Amino acid sequence: MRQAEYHLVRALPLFENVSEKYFDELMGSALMQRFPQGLTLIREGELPDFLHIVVEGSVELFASHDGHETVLDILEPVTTFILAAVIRDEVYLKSARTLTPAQILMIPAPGVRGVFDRDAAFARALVNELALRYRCVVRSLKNEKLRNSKERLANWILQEDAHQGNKRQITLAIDKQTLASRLGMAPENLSRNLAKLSKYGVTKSGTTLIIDDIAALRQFAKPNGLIDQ
Amino acid sequence: MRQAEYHLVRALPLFENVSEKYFDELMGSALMQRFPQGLTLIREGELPDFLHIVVEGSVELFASHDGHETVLDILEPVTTFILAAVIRDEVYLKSARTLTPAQILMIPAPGVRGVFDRDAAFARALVNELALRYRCVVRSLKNEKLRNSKERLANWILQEDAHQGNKRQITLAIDKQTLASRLGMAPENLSRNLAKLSKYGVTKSGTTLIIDDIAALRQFAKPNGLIDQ
DNA sequence: CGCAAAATTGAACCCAATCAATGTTCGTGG
DNA sequence: CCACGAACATTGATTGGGTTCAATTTTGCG
Repeated sequence: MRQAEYHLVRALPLFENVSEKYFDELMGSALMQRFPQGLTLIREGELPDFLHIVVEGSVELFASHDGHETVLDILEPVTTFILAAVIRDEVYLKSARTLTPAQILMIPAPGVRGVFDRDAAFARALVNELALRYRCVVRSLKNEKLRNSKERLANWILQEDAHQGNKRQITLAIDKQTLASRLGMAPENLSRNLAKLSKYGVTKSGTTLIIDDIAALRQFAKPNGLIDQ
Repeated sequence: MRQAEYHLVRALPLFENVSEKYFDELMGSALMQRFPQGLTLIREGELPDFLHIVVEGSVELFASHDGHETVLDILEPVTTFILAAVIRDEVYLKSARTLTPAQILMIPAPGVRGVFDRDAAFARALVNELALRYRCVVRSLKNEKLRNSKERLANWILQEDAHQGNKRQITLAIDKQTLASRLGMAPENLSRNLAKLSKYGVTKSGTTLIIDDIAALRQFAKPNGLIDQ
């Protein structure tokens, strides 16, 4: 692992207060790897070998059942995933694949459990991390169950605009298929919903979205601090 | 708190390895309280005062937005809830109300965070508990997104039968409205779905359900270890 | 027995998925 | 630089699952 990446990982809340000794123990057996887009990293039902951390790119968590597949979460750097499975040494409940070319740090699962047993600071950091991840799932569950697809899109636009600096002009970094799955709708529905949002001053020109009347959009979207973040 | 309850709580995985000193510190300021059915215990958006533990009865976690309400989870003894909010000292993302008369142990939140900071055994137990709760949410999210309401009912029947001792005869302990919300459907839909399941050998007589052809029901339900318990 | 609450049944409607067809964009090779 | 093809995006039509509203039936309890 290069110096820059080492410091990036060291600065994560998860490792911030871990002693040098244990951190080096974890990193000593860790692998930093690059993966191409669309590669399945883990499969539900398998036992965890590594704790994964998205360092670059984005990763999609999904699950399948009876011929159907659903996206459960999309992760951006820097985020751990399948932490719960690693801690409990139980099978993955979700699969993961790269949405873009990605760089992933992989820490062997037995090492994580070992340091967790010996280093109290790491145990505390894990609690915080798990609590955070838990709350993220709850938020997306609420988003999914309490809003229809048009509302989810409207709120995503508001959030993305804030994220891109309130320029009222959003550049779509990902293709629409991916955006559709992130928002929990079919690509066809994303098109339709975007068209419908023109009623609230959202226009599209190529790969950018323009918000003409943010007040109207807000009024329709009804953003909620207990769902969005 | 009575002796019996003290031992019940002491035996929880969450407290198993906590030192006597810290356990007594937690319990010293804890309250064991009985609540009537239908009482709202906590409201989303408020800051956590207590860590709650369902000791008896059942509790429903739900959330509201824009005039709509959705059930996110139903808890049976013995389960902690809103642990993540307590740990992070952030507002509740869910509300909770009793579904039956219930007995709840309430441990002041600052105490939980205090012992968490000082007792490594408690920190480790918290990690396990959070990981477990996290996995439960993931399971119910998958159940919700990958199955339709008829399939959810069929699987619930299978699980409930196993839970009641494979007698192929299920006694409905809760009223159908509550069951409907637990299964994520309107009461009307529960009726309709039950009627449709007669095709697979499920008949109802008053407050009990009879499974005539469990093979057929299983074939329809497609139980899945990565969704169901 | 009679009432109120719960459960069932029916009808209309809404949201979203699917299938199908058309239009657009973009990269490649001629 | 243009032409072509493939992937992506849009639009239309259809279907199905599920909610809602309304009416009726059943249940349970005083």
